[in-house]
Amino acid sequence: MTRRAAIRDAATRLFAEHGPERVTLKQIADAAGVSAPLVVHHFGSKDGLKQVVDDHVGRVFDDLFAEFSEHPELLAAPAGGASLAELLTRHLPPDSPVPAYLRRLLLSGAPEGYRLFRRWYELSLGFTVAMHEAGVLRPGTDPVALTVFLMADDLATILLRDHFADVTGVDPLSAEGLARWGEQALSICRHGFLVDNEEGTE
Amino acid sequence: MTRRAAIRDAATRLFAEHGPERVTLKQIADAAGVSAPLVVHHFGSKDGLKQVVDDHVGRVFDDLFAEFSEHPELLAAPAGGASLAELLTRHLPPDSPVPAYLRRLLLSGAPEGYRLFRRWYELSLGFTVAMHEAGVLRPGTDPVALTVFLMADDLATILLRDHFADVTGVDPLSAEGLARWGEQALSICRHGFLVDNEEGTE
DNA sequence: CAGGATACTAAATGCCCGTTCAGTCTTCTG
DNA sequence: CAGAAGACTGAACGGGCATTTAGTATCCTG
Repeated sequence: MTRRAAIRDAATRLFAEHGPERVTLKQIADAAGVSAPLVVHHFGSKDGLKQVVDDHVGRVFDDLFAEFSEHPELLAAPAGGASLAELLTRHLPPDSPVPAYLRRLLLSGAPEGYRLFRRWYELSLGFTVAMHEAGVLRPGTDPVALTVFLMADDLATILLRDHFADVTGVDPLSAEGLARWGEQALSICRHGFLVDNEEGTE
Repeated sequence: MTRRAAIRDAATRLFAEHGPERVTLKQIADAAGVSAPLVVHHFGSKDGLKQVVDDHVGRVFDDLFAEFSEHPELLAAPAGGASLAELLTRHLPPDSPVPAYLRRLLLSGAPEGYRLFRRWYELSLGFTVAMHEAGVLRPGTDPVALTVFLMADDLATILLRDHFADVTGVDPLSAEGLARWGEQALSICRHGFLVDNEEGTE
């Protein structure tokens, strides 16, 4: 691996973990085994590096989305709804900094974050619309509203993973969590969770 | 309002908007109409100020949760599920920095963020369990899994509000968004969204 | 009203950190 | 193999920022 790539990767991990503001060029350089000025030499400035990392992470998702567009069966897996979060977790090594970086990207207001979210949305919407046209959805379902609903749930699992793990004792993206979660989610997708109080009166 | 409180409020707004790392004491002081050293005089250090703001925002939520615990009917509103996000939005002035601050609190890994999440979870779980015991939930529903499901959706609406607004053109926490959203959500709570393919075979 | 505490400020301090400089080493290219 | 271009480093620089200092005004309290 080229030194340039080593710097980029070290920065990705450190940015994801502590946020770019808290990370110094020296820390990045040390983690990559180089000197601080070399970082500037390769990326122009700290800001330049940040942008390169943003783009790079964006590209990881592009690849994931592209792969999924070509092989939608990857997803049709356990749960009824489209869980890109699950797919992402399976796709990346367990210690990947990408999920944590995604958090920052979505919540920092960075342009790459908005681009990424939009692509995610369009992919999800396409999937929902396809289900709609295939007649798998209950009549009267609004595909846009449903997409928002499903995406919110999906992304929250990534964004709040640590909190859910802390509170329930189960990492929602571990095998155990996915099982327990997926079963319930599928049931909700099919029937909802409320007793249908109109059944008796109709 | 005491100057101390003015500083605290200015800091809350600026921290929420740009993140504590990007905000200087001078900016806070200017926004509050005081000098920078006065901030140190009242809060010891920038870090001290950050902690006070964390606690203060935490207390806002404590109050909200307490009020809700005493008057659960506040919530039983439109949607079937418990939308604390909606309640929060109604409760705060439209330009309140609290929702944006909540984002940072939950995603920065700050201890106050974990405390806050836990209280939110316990409140939600209590509500779900109550529904369970009242027999409103479909048999076989796991209250914990359901709580996780509902909270994820609820919190994502706050955390990703800007992104959803950007992509759909509708702020999900505006009156229009809540209407469109709530209707769909209620339907999902009742029946799910998938055509029940077991109906025909059973 | 004395005088101590507290609120407050302008100016000074010192550190951290991104960046630049000057120079060496390595690697291509003709 | 010459010699130019790029990779790379240690040392210096300079700006920004939190914090300290020293001193003034304001407010309590007896």
